[in-house]
Amino acid sequence: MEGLHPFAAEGKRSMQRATLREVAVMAGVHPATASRALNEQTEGLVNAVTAARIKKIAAEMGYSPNPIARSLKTARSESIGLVIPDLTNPLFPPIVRGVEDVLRAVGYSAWIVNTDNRPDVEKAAVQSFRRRNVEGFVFATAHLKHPLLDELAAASTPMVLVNRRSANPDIPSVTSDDAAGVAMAMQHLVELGHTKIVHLAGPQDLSTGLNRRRAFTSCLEDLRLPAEKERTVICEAWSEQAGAKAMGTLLDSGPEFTAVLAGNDLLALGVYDALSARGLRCPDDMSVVGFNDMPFMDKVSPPMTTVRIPHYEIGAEAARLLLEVLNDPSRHPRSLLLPLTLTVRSSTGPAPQNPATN
Amino acid sequence: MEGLHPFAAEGKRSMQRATLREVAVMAGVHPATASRALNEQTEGLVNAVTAARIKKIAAEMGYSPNPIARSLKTARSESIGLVIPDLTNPLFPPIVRGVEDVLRAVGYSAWIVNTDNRPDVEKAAVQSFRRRNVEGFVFATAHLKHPLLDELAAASTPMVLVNRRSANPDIPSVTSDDAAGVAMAMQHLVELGHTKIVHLAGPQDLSTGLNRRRAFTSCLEDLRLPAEKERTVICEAWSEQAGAKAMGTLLDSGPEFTAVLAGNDLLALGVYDALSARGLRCPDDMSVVGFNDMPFMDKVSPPMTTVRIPHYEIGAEAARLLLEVLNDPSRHPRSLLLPLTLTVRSSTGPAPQNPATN
DNA sequence: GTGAAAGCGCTAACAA
DNA sequence: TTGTTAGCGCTTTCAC
Repeated sequence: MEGLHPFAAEGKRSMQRATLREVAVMAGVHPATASRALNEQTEGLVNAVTAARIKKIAAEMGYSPNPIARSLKTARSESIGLVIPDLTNPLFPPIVRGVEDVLRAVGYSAWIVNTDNRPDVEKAAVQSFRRRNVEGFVFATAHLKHPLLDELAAASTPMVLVNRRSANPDIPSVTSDDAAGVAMAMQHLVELGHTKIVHLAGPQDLSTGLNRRRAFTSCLEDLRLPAEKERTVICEAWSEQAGAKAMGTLLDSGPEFTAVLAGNDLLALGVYDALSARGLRCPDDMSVVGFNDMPFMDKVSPPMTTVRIPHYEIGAEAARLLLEVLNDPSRHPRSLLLPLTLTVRSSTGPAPQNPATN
Repeated sequence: MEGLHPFAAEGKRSMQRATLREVAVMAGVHPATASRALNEQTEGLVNAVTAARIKKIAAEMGYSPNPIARSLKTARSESIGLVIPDLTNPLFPPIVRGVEDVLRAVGYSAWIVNTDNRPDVEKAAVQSFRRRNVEGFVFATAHLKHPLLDELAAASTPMVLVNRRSANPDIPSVTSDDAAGVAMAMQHLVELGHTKIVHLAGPQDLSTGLNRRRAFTSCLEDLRLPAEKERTVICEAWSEQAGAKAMGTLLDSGPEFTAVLAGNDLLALGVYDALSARGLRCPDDMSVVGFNDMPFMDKVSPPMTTVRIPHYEIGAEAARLLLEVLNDPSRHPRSLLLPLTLTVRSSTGPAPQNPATN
């Protein structure tokens, strides 16, 4: 704390921002009256002519209310906390933009924090946000079991989850329809003649990992495809390395298969690595489908067939939902399941007659 | 504002956070004494035994100071503003993490804003940050001429630019050594036998676009390569589309050439597009070098040879520089030029004997 | 319709 | 070494 003198040059009176009291003095009214005139909600309480005069003077003086002082008094902030696990994952920045755009339109802003997937960082960030009177939260970090979120929910903290859901049904969320996405991908593979399909599942403590795996299993049944247990491998993380490792396991000791449905694009990239490490070609020897359609998935080699989720819209809808709750706390929060589409590129092709796997 | 009741359930006394006054009462001292005991800088002013007692009680009560109240009083915030042009550009998230990590270690935090490259959004964000008493800024949005930055610099606002510099020499920055990077790339191409090289330059109102273009021109001279003016095309934006368009122009009406140095990776991706649109192969017909080594550039087809800049370190160093200035405002701010490396992948190869260009 | 007064929670000058 | 006092800038009862 010592020795910090930010904006020292602004100590000069000339640079100082006008204060409410100064506006009031100029207008010849009491600060309270000026406050009322300058606030939409209370403007009606003050004589229209006086209000107009006050507003004119305030504008001339370049007055704008001090948000710190206001926040101290009102315990509000016109801000929400946006908690992201990893900003370097290209999935999240478009979500952030969706949130920001919607909030900005109503004068709110988002305070973003990157937790690096660390619960301790998340907890500290949430604490810090609360001390700063954020009015609600958007979490992209949800685990199915997530004590911190349960705690906040129990305290009726306004919040919305994005991308991932919690097992706690009281917490509203905006996610894509994972089951539908898996079904589309499977349908596509079956139409290409694939019957021997495997799934690289993501971590099962996340709704995305769990739901996609369950949907895969259901699809196998619905489509009457071979469905032994070994058709699914659960990856340790949503990472390329984990995907490569899991794919290696399947190639070594899994069943015969001609297509892979990866739990997300990063895992699918790992599949690419495992394939080229063994001299297998995609899609000739093996078809691969990803999930998310992250930026640049059209540029990788081969361009990846993947389930496209509406990143930006997820963020935007989450912000809208949150604003609804803030405007009417009695409102029962809804969860939204957004539709997704299959983007077909060249990582999927006709099933080979002679599978490269044993 | 109306109707917002955040954390309504926390109105309950039991959930309320302890206040300084409450701690003071429990400890049987005046709030001012408690304040002194609880602040590192002033702890020495208070009797060691009393101080210990106060701290113990504060801990038991779970006391933590209200940052809003503190900020209102002190006009500080332990926060800085971090201004990013576009978070969906993979170049920036690692920089953000560098900044955050360094700040977090000293108890500071960064308030991130995405300007979408819009000066109005940037201006509003800066205003908003200042009203919230940020102690300084990190800007990733700098233009060579940038009135807003000049204004802040004139007011001695602590700030550091990242990735891009300003023409204003008073503003410290942390950037990579663009000229050195260009030289490395050119050296590499020449070693592969290329002599006919062109440059896709970025916007010339940005230091990155300008410096890389100038370095390219110097390299042509130094290496005694053909150096007509048409060897450089200036792109309208750092985007794939702009790169494709510029490359099209060169292929249609430019000089004979066998290699392209792109101003950044996005432009280089546009070059890929233009090449495949004309049935040209990379690197057989044309070598391509990018700049930045954004995430996934090892995954595109062909994997891209590109100049790697130390994204994370740029952010981290910027935060360190800013903290230095905050701790000692009299300190003359330095600018840092970080070294970079060439990452050779398969988008560059031996110069073809018969150039595909006219 | 307007003013007076109080106070959000904290820190800093001054006194004792 | 500690307490007193004042105030950061704003909003919000309560009077009038």
